[in-house]
Amino acid sequence: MSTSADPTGPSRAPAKVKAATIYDVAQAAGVSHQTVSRFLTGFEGIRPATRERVVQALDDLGYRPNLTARSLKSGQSHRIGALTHEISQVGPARIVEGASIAAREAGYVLDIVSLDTRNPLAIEESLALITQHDLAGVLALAVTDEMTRAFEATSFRVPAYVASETDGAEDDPRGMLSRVGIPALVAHLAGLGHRRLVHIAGPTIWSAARNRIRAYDAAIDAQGLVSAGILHGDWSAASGYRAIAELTDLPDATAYVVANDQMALGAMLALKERGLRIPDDISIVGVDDIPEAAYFDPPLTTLRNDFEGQGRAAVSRLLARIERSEAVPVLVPPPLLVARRSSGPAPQR
Amino acid sequence: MSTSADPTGPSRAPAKVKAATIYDVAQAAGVSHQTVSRFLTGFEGIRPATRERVVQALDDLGYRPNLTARSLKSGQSHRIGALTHEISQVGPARIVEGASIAAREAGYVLDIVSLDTRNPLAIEESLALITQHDLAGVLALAVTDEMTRAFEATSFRVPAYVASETDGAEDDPRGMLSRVGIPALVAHLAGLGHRRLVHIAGPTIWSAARNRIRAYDAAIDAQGLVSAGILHGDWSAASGYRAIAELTDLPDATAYVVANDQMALGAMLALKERGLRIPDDISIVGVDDIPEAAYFDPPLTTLRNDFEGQGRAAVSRLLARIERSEAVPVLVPPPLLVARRSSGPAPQR
DNA sequence: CAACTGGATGTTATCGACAACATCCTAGTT
DNA sequence: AACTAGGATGTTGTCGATAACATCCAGTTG
Repeated sequence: MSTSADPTGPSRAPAKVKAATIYDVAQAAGVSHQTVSRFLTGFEGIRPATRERVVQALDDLGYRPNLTARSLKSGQSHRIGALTHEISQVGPARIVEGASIAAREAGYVLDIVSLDTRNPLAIEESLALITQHDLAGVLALAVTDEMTRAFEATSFRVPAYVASETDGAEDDPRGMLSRVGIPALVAHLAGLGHRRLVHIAGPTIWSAARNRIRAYDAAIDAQGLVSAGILHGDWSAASGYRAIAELTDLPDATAYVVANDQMALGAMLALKERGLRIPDDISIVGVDDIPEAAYFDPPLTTLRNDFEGQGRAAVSRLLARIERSEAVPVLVPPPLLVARRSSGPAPQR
Repeated sequence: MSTSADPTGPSRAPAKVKAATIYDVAQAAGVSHQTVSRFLTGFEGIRPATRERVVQALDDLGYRPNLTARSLKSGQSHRIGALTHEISQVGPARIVEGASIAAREAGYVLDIVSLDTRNPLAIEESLALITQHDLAGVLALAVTDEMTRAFEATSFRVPAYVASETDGAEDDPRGMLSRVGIPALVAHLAGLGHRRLVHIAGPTIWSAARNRIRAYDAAIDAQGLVSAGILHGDWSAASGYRAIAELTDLPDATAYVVANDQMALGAMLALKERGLRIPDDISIVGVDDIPEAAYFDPPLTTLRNDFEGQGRAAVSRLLARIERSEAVPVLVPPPLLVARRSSGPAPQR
């Protein structure tokens, strides 16, 4: 879908009435502003009669607290800075969406800054901008080397949290890789009789891409298979297409493990254009299970990643730090293998 | 790509040093805080010697203005609230990205709130949350009926701007429809000899979907063609698939005009599963030109929408209102027809 | 040389909320 | 009836910045 800006469209002139403050409310209720403030902060010891008048005045004036003033005094804004790359990609976008919803549920608003990977200068500027908005915390949602570097170079005076795919790495190295989910894909292919695989990886400045490469290598070893090589793309369908189309000879392999669904789509088209049938001649599997993957031709075997859950989890962990609560961290379910028609038994030679 | 939250990953403990204020700077420079403030706001009449000391102190202390305090006093935050739906969809996501970049270039930050279409209550809550953050302005980036209603029911005390696809509607009804771009698609199909078309529409609570339906109808009339019906989807590939798969008999048409690329993907799979060849037996065209569309099988003929440009345009218009500048509004180029292999000559009967 | 002018700088008030402290009132005690 | 404890409420200060007003001083003028 799309929408475009409407030059003459509906809009609202800024109403000149300025918002009611606690002083206005206090005057209307015939009490001091502090009584109003007390009511708002949930103080118990207010006489019912007084309380009633305050409630009434609050309602009459349509009072809305001014969060700017509140955060100036209390030093805590209810805003979280979220840094991400390429929000137009499905993965990051859905992580952001999950984070946004989780933040809102907790009474926070997300300041989203989508950084351009190709423009390191913009990253610096954005961080400078963000550090001024005294935020409650900062979240890095899509992790590239640039992002990591920028994060390390910046001194946030607030809790910062980097959401990365190296889930559980510190606790258990095996845990980390298994969480990436690639092993399940490799095992699936091994079960179908495939012995020689190829990996099409994402750009290695992304930690997610590096993790997937490591997971692929480890899974190949674990299953006693052979890797016929690693090709490189940039997450886009175009790069997946090129990775295959530009090869003079296809690698000697019967299955492709592609680091995301978009590249898998491009790779499938290139393979089909070379006259190969999927999955009869060659199997291909992706990662992410974007909503379109089930409607590729053939429908793509892939890993379902719970992006919204990842976003929620990142926020919940940041909030735990901000509010120093000991809340049980939200868990992200491990990726789920979704077998579709793009993977089939290895061809008999 | 994807990333997931890292429970033990890199993070930064909040440094306990609190930020330097203009008072700290003033003391360090041996001047009054007001002199510092004057320097910061670009006041000319400061003696070079004094200025030098201020600059030095500013630098030594690593001063960063506290925007919360600034906006409390000045009443103008540099934040813009952006309301959107389904940011995980490519269109909205890229509009948001464009808006976000444009906002940042102007020194603003976007507070993005992604509303759930299915939960009107959440819309109210989000608007309440947003109205408290005294924003410089509010932007509605994806327009559904719920959004419009909520906007009308809420009293923003700031400029609000609704970005919609009814581009130029008020100026020129023909302009509005042509901007939607559908006429170019219909003309393209007519040029290939198609006479009977079907439209697969998006959910009619979206103004974009309604506009596209109207544009389709108008274009059919203008070209003297016949519409064999309008099917309905929800923008997803799954709904495009179902729209075709659930029909007992296909409509008597040689071409499908689908309101977005994702539904077109699903529809193509369903058509192929019915044994139809694209484009030999049936032509299909989409809208949006998502990056994957060129790698569908066959590659999809579609309309290229400049989403980032739309986002930028929306921000620039809102900023013009906020700052009451007479800046020339950014123009969004009209959608461009991208002909690929999914559309071909109408079959001879 | 005193009065004046205007540029440079300092002092105080303000935004809206919350917090600390001060004060008032009521009910219970002797 | 005077006294007190403690709950209810009011007053003042604070957060960091900007605005309005006040003051200081050097150089000009008559």
